[in-house]
Amino acid sequence: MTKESRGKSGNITLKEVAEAVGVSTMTVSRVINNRPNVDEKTRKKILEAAGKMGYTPNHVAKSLVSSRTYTIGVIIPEISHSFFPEVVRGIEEATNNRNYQIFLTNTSDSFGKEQKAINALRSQRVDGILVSSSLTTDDFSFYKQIISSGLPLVFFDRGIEDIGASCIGVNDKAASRQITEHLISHNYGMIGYLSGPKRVSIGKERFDGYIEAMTKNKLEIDERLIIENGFNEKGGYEAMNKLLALPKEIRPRAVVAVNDPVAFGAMDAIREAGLHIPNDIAIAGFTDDIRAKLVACPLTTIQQPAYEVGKKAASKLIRTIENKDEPVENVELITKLVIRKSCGC
Amino acid sequence: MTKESRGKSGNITLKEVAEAVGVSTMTVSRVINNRPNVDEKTRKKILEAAGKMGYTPNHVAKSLVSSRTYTIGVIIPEISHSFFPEVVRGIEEATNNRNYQIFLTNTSDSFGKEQKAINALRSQRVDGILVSSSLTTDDFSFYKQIISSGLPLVFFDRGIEDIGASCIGVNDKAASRQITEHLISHNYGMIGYLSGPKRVSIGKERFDGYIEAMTKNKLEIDERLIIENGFNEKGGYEAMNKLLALPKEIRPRAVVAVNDPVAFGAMDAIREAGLHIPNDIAIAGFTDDIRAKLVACPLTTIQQPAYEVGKKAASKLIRTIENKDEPVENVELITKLVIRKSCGC
DNA sequence: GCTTCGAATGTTAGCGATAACATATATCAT
DNA sequence: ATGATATATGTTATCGCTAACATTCGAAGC
Repeated sequence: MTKESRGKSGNITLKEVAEAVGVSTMTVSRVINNRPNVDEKTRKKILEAAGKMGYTPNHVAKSLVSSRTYTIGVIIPEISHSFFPEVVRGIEEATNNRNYQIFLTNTSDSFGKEQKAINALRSQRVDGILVSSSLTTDDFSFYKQIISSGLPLVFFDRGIEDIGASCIGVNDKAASRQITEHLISHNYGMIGYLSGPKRVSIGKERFDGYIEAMTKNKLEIDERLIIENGFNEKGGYEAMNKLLALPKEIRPRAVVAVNDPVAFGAMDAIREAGLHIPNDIAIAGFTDDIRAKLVACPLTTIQQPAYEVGKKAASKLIRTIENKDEPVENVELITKLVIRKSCGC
Repeated sequence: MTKESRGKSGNITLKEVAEAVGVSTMTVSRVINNRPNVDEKTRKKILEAAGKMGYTPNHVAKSLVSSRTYTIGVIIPEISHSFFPEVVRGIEEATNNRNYQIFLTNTSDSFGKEQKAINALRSQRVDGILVSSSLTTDDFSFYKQIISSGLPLVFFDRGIEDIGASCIGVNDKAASRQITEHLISHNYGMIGYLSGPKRVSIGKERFDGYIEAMTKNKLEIDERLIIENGFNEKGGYEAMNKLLALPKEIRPRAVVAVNDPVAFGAMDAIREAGLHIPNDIAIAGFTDDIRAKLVACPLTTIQQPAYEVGKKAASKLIRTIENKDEPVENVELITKLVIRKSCGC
C-alpha cells in the first residue's frame, strides 16, 4: 500500500485494499457490500486482503453518500430511575436487530439540555429520535419545528400528544383512575394527589385519572389536596410536607403519587412526621420501581411494561424512518395494579 | 435557493446558505465556525440567513474531513444493574462538557454482542471506546488488536489489565479483603465465597481480596466453599444452593458475594432453604445496590463511587483521545464499607 | 501615483464511499 | 464466424464540508 493513499485517520480505506489487490475501488466496494457480479476468485482475494489489512468500512463516508446514518438518538430524562434502564433495554432489543446504533443522552430533567442534545443529534444526522421529554412549559414550538422538518420522532412515556408525532406509553389515565379507586374503596374519604407537571403527557393523564376516579365516586375535588412538584423523590418529599402542614380536618388520610419516586419521597416525609403507613396515611404510587416491593411498607403501585415501551417505541420509530407512510399513532400499553401494603390492604 | 443545490436529505446545506446570501461556501463555513477575517456585515447577513433557513451543520461531512467524530462508544454489560446507570450519568457529565456524544450499547453480558458492538462502533469511527467487558475467556486478542490499532480505549469496572489500556475501577481487592475480614471478625469460622468469573478484573481482584483475608487470618482455603457462577441474581441463587447442598459439617456460616445482585440471589436461596439471615447464615455483598438497604435483612456491602467511576473513565478517555502522550494508567477509586444487618452486626 | 500589505473572499482538491454510467471480456445462439 | 447477451470491472461525479492556496480590494506608506 502506498503511503499517499493511506487514510488520514490511520484506518485502512477501500482504496488501499483496492491497490493491494490490484482492482478498482468499486470492485472492492461491491465485495464488501455483498453485491453480485464479481468473479468468485476476485471476491476471495479481496476478502482475504481486507481481512489481513484489518479493513473496517468507514460508516461516516457511507452516511454522507446515502444520507442515512443508521443511528437513533435517545433522550432520557433520568437514567437513574429504574424505569428508564429497562426502557433502554427494550430499545436496544429493537435496534440491535435492525443494525441501528443509539446515541443516548440523559437530560437530568433539564429542558435546556434536552434542546441542546437534540440539536447535537440533528447535526449528527441521526435517522430519528426517541424522546421522553422534560418539557415543562406550554411551548411546544421546539418539537413542532423538529417534526415539521421531517425528522422522524417518537415520544415514549413522557410525550406531547397531538403535535404530529407518535407517542408510546401506557394507559396512564385508566391506571391512575384504577389505583385511585382502589384507595377510595378503603373508605379513607378525601384522597390527596401528588402531581407531576401537567404539561407532560403522563402528568396530565394520571392527574385526569385521579380526577375521574374522584368525580365518579362523588368525592369533591379539593385544590388544596393537589400538589404539583416534579417527578422525583425530592419533589415528593416536599409536596407531602405541604399536605402534612394542612390543618388536621382537611389533611387527607390517603394520597396517590404520580410515580414511585415521588411516593418514596412522600413516605420519607410521612415517617419523619412520626406517622405510620398505612395506618395514619395510606399511599399508592405508579411505576413499580425496583424498590417498591422492598421498602418498609411495600408500595401499592402500577406495574408498567418498561421493556415493552422501549421496544415498541424503537420499532415504531424505525418503521417511521423506513416507511414514509407509517401513520402517526398513540399506543397505550396495558399496566397492572400491584397491591401491596401501603394502601392498607 | 435553487432546486439543484437542495441537499439530498432535505437538510439545508452550506452551499444553499451561500447562494441565498450571495457568497462562497467558504465564507459561510468561516462564519459558522467562528473563524476570523470575515466582514462584520457579511457575518451578520450569513447568520441571519442560516437561522432563517434552519441550517444545521452536517456533522457527518465534517467528520469525514476531519477524521474526528466527537463520539464515544460505551459498552455496558447490564444496564439494569443499578451500578451502571450511575456510571452512565458520570460519563455524560464528562462528555457533555466537551461536546462528545455517546453511543450506548448494552451487551446483556454476551461477549458476542460486545464484539459485534465494538466492530459497529469502529465503523462509526468513534473517537474512543469505554468498555466494561463481559469477556469470560482467556482470549484477550480481540482487545489487544483494537488497542494496537490505535483506537483509544479505556476500561471501567470490569477491565482487562496490562494489555495497554487504562482501567478505571475501585480498590476491589482491598475492599473485598476488608469486607471478608469484617465477616471473619464475627467468628463464623470458615467463610464461603460466591465468585464471579476470574478472567474479568473485578472477578479476580475481589477473589484475591477474599483469599488474602482468609490467609492473613489463618483460615484455610476450602475449594468446595468457592463457587464461581456469574454476576447476576440467578448466578447467586444457583451458587448459594450449591453451598447449601454441602454436608452440614463443612457448610459455611457466612458467605461473601462478589456483588450485590449475587448476594440477593443467594439470600433468596437461603430463605427458601428455611434458614435465617444472619442467624443461620451471614452474608455480605459488593456494590451498594439501590436495594441493599431495603431488603428484608439489609445487606452489609461495599459502596462504590459509580458516578465518579464513569466521570473519571470518560475524562481519561477524552484525554487519551486528545493527547497522544496521555499515559496508560490503572486508577483505583476508594470504596466504603457499609455495615448493615446481614453480616450479623 | 504606485507599491505593499493585510483583510476579505474565492477556488480547488480531497476526505471515503457509492450510484450511474461506460467499457471490457466471456458466452452463446445462429 | 458474428453479433447479441450477460458478466466482470472500471471511470466519473457527487455527498457536505474544510484545508490550503489564490485572488481581490482598499488603505497605508513613500
